[in-house]
Amino acid sequence: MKPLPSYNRGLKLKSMTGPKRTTKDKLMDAAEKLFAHRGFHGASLREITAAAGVDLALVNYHFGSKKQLLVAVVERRGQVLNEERRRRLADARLSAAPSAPSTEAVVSAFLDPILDRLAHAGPGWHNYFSLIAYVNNSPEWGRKLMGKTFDSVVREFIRAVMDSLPGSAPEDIFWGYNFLTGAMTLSLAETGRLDVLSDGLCRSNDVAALKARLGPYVAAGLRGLARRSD
Amino acid sequence: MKPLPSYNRGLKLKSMTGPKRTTKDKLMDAAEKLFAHRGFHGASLREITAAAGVDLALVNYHFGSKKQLLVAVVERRGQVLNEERRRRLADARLSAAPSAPSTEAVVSAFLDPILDRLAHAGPGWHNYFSLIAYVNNSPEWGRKLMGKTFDSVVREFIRAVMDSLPGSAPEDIFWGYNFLTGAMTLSLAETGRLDVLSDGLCRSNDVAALKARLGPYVAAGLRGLARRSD
DNA sequence: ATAATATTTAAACGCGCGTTGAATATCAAG
DNA sequence: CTTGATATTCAACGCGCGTTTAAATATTAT
Repeated sequence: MKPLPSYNRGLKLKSMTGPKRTTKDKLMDAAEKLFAHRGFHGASLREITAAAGVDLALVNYHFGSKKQLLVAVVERRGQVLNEERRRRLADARLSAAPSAPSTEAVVSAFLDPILDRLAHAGPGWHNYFSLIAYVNNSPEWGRKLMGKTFDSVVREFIRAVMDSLPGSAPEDIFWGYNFLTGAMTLSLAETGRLDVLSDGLCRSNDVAALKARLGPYVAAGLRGLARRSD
Repeated sequence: MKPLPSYNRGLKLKSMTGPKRTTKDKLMDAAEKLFAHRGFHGASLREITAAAGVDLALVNYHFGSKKQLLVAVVERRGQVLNEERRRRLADARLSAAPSAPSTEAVVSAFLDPILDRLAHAGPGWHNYFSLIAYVNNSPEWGRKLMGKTFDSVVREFIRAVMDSLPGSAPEDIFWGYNFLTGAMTLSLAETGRLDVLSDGLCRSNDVAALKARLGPYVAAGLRGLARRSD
């Protein structure tokens, strides 16, 4: 039996040879978690450095400021996500060639890099996605931070969705993408509200249940929007 | 021509006779705006009371604490929303009797009280919906605050969606509701990201464009989920 | 008009915030 | 071993935070 991809709990971002976590990584890990749970202003550098087990002053030494720490945290795993999303989109294009990949295939290429890590990777990725949920919905950070890290790949995906729904109005697809990220990020936030609402029938952190439903939902929604326009 | 409902920019919550804004209302209005834009921890009582034009100490006098101010702000317009949502759902049931209202009709009864206010009401409601977007996606507040104010009406709507899609699995509808609120709240946050992504073709604050698409999208998504299960 | 109550003011409380700079430690290269 | 660069420690800075207190004022009821 072939082992599942581990998604490397230690991150392996820049060709790590040993399991030595640097101070920068420790800080980013702790910040990831605390920013995600309490927001940028709600998490103090004293909490973050204490959780990381390093000195308070090291944030400003390594990152320059609290704000730049947030930026670094968002970009660190964002680049990993971007690479895999590009790769999966290319794969989907190869599989479907010479025609364009289906809406479902494009949506999967976009969502699966997240959902698979939610399911199999360590708590670092979990916290990261929670943080993305916070940032994406924040008027203070949403446009600038998400844009800087994700826009170029997102534009590729939006174009691929358009290609998968010939005749659809571009406005409909843009709005559809917005709804897609909204549905996704609320699920990533794992607020526990779903658990209460369903009296325990559903659980916010049930990744398998999420994965089985989010793709079909947003694909059906996009098709519904496209149908409306032609 | 019949005048559109004004949604009473002044709020009319407790049978206001004159246009006198009380200190409590001034504080809630200012807090609504600042909590929405910068989050709970990012907005200080000094900013809020300055924006309201009242003394710093009045927050603790009238509300007891900063946290209880947030609770009061969420509940104030939440109760207005709940009442209208209940009314519209009852109307939809009357119109469709003796059968159950369609998924689209149920979704409209849920969304229109928000979308119509976004379109026609003053900036207070605008700020409120931004705040709801923040609260709903926050692990810190999402479950407790949203639950307290909205759960009972939300349960009614989820049941109505189930009735509109006979044979569907309850889990699918609960998840579908979660996706629905995610799509909705990201749109309410108005981060401006859509504007950038679409190079100005779409605008986050174009309520007409949102209203034309959100309902069809989530209804199609829900139908897609329900189809999956039977 | 007066007493009782409700609201507003002004000042201060202790505390934790993000950031800084100087002293110290670590460690690879000459 | 010495040197220089990089990394970490420690103590402190000024500032703004949420909250409290007591006195002053406005409002209401008798």
